[in-house]
Amino acid sequence: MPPATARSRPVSRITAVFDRGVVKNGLTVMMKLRLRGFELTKPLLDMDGQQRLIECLRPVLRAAPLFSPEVPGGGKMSVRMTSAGAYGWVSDRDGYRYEERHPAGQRWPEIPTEILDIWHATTGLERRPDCCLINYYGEGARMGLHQDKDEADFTYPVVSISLGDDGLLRIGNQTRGGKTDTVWLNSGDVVVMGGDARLTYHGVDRIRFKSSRLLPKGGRINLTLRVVT
DNA sequence: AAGTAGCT
DNA sequence: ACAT
Repeated sequence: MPPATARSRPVSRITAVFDRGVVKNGLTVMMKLRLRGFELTKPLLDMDGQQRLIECLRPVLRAAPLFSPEVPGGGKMSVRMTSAGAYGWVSDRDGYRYEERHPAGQRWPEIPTEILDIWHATTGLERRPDCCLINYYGEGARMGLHQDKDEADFTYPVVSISLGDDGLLRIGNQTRGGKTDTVWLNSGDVVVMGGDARLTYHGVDRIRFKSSRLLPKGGRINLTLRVVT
């Protein structure tokens, strides 16, 4: 790997660290940003990498179909989801938790190697994630501000991979309320939520439906990798 | 509330 | 702010 060159400059509340170099398997880091503690790599995945991920997700979605979870208040999420790995994240009227099985009863499929490679390349950790949550945002789907806090050990980061249509990420604070920032996430972007940003509130305000041609039917897929136990 | 409604 |  050629040595990466880096420089920094402040952009409003964003600190941008430009970093070029091959990480793994031909995946190239073009740019790294820091936004309210979130490390954003734009884009980690080139078109071939994005297409490879979509292809490796196909059998996963066949084995573990997307479902629309309910939330404790009785509402229904507009995002459809499923998981891969030893644990999958589920929600129903009783609350949020990790389960070893899909709501239909089968074990979750394995996390594809291509996805694990991105985890290891962006975190540098030997430990594998237990869960790859697969969120599908169709037209009009949103997700309110929340923390990822159903895991046992917050010293492990969360890695989020965007595929398909653009999504507007809102980034808040460690507690509800206060000022927030937004940033558009594009296909191939990877966000690492770690360190002080591990419990930062975040959500997705809206999707630019059919802004990408990666998914012919439109929509955004977000892969969220987490160590659960 | 990882939900929605509604107001500023 | 609401309320399963």
